[in-house]
Amino acid sequence: MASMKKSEVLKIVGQNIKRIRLEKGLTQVDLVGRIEARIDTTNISRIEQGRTNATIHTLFKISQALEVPLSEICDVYFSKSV
Amino acid sequence: MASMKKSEVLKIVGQNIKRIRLEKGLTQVDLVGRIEARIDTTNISRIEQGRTNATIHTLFKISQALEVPLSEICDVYFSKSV
DNA sequence: TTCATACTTGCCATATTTGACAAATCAAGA
DNA sequence: TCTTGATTTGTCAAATATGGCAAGTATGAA
Repeated sequence: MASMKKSEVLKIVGQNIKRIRLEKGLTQVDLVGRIEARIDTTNISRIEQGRTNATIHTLFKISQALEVPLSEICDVYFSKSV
Repeated sequence: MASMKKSEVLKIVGQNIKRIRLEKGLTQVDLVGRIEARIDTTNISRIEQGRTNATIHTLFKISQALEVPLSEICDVYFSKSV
């Protein structure tokens, strides 16, 4: 399989975040409120939509706010490239 | 528990990458050779050392080269903050 | 319609990642 | 020692993530 496009990966990660956030009944504002270091809903929105190629540290902060392992957010379909 | 410091997260992710790469018997040069889109050993080195806060797409490319799920690279110790 | 809440989008400034190359360092052999 | 391969480090330019704020959009309730 051809390697997944960048936009696809970002989209899946964003969907993961949004899904978990909604499962927990949180708004974007709630979420950023749980994060010690500042994060703006602007960024959450862009990340959830897959418009931004977030850094691992940002995703980690989000995972902490959602109280899930970082790896859960990073659960992207995988196939051996070649 | 206080939230994990940024540098710690990056270090753990970097160690994960390095460990998996070595388990597969690959050099950094081998690794970048497996990636379609260019990546330099410069970046691999800095990411493995936790000196760089890599983006999720870069980590995804690395995960593909290592033939492991992205989530395995992102396996960072988790604890409920607060 | 009006209002409130939630989310998205546009823009800006700053910081940092990334790709690239060269040079330096390190380790293991011959 | 010398050489080779592997990794690290420095520097640079270009691209982009981030934080911040304001304005726009969407939805639903009153």
